[in-house]
Amino acid sequence: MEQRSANISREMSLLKERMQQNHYKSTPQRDEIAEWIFRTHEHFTVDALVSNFREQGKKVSQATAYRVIQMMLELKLIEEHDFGKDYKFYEHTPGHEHHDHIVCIDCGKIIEFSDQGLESLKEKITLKNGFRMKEHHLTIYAECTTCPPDKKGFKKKGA
Amino acid sequence: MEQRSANISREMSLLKERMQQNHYKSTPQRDEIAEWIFRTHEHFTVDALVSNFREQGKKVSQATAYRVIQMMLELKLIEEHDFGKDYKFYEHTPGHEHHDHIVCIDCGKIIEFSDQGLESLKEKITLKNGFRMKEHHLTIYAECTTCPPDKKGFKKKGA
DNA sequence: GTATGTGCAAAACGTTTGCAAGTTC
DNA sequence: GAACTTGCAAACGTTTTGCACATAC
Repeated sequence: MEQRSANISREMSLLKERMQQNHYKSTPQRDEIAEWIFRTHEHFTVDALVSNFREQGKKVSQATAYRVIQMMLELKLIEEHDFGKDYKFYEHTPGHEHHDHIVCIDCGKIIEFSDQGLESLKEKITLKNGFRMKEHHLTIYAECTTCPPDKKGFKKKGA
Repeated sequence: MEQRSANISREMSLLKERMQQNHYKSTPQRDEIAEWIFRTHEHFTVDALVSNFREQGKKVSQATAYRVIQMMLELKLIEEHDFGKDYKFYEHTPGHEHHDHIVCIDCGKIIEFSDQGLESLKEKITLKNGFRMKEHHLTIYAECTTCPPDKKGFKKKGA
C-alpha cells in the first residue's frame, strides 16, 4: 500500500491530462484538493478533507470539495466506498490495484486485501449468472484480534 | 429463493418470540408491516413499503415504518443493503441463507447468488489477516445480457 | 396505571444546487 | 469576453426525533 504515496507529480500529471480531455479547467482549489487526496494514504471522508484544510489555515468550501470529489470520481482517480456509515469514504486509485476491505466493527480500522483466487471466482460466478462484471465491492465486517476492548465506537450502520 | 414466502405464520411466530425476548410490545402496525415484509420477495425500500400501504388504503406513518425497520434489524429478521443509491434496500432473512448480490447497472435488477467456495475463501482470508469475520457484503455491479438497451435508469451512485 | 408505541410535523444529516462574483483560457 | 469555477446559503431527500395522544399489558 505504500506505493500509493510514491509519486505525487505523476499522479498530478494524470489528473491534468484527464481534466483536459474532459474539458475541466485547472484551478488552485482543484489542484490543492487533488494533491491532498493523492498524499492521503487512508480512506477519507469529505468532512475529514475539509476539516484538515481548515486546520492548516487553508480554506476550501464544502461545495468545492464535493465538486472536486465528483470530478475525480468521473475521471476515475478516486473510488467511493460505503462502509455502513451515513457518509461515504474515498481513496485514490492511481498506484494501487483493485482490492477489497476488512472493516473492524470495534475500532473502525480499515484494512485492504486482494486475492487473485477471489477475483477470478467473482468473475466466474458473474458470468455463470449471465452478467458482465463491471464493478464489485466486497466488505468484510470483522473483529480484529488486537483491538483494545474500549474502542467500541465504529459499529456498522448500513451495508 | 422461493422458499422465502413459504410460511408466513412461522416467520410471524419468530417475530413475536424475539419481540417478547427484547421487550417490544405487539401492535397492529408492527404486525402489518412485518407481514408485508415477510410476504415481499424482492429487495424493498422504506418508501416502497409506505407507498404500497397507501395504495392499499392502509395507513402507516413513515416514522413507524422506519421504527419497525430498526426493530427488525435489531431482531435480525431483516438485512440492510447499500446498492449505491441514496436510500437503503432491505430484505427479510428467515427462510434463506446468506447470499451475495449482482445488481444490473442498467435496469436495476437485483439477483442473489451464493457460492460455498466464495464463502470459505472469505473466511480464510479474514482469518489470515488476523480478524474474526462477523458480516460480509459482496455486491457485483454488472450488465445483464438480457437487459433492453433503453432501460438505462439505475446507475450506481455510491458503493 | 405505567410504560410503550404512534403520528405528525419539525429537525437532522450528508450532499447538491442556484446564483452572483471571481477566474481561466 | 465567453465559458467555467467558486463560495455562500438555501434546498434537497432520506432518515430521525420531540412531543401530545393513544394503546398495550
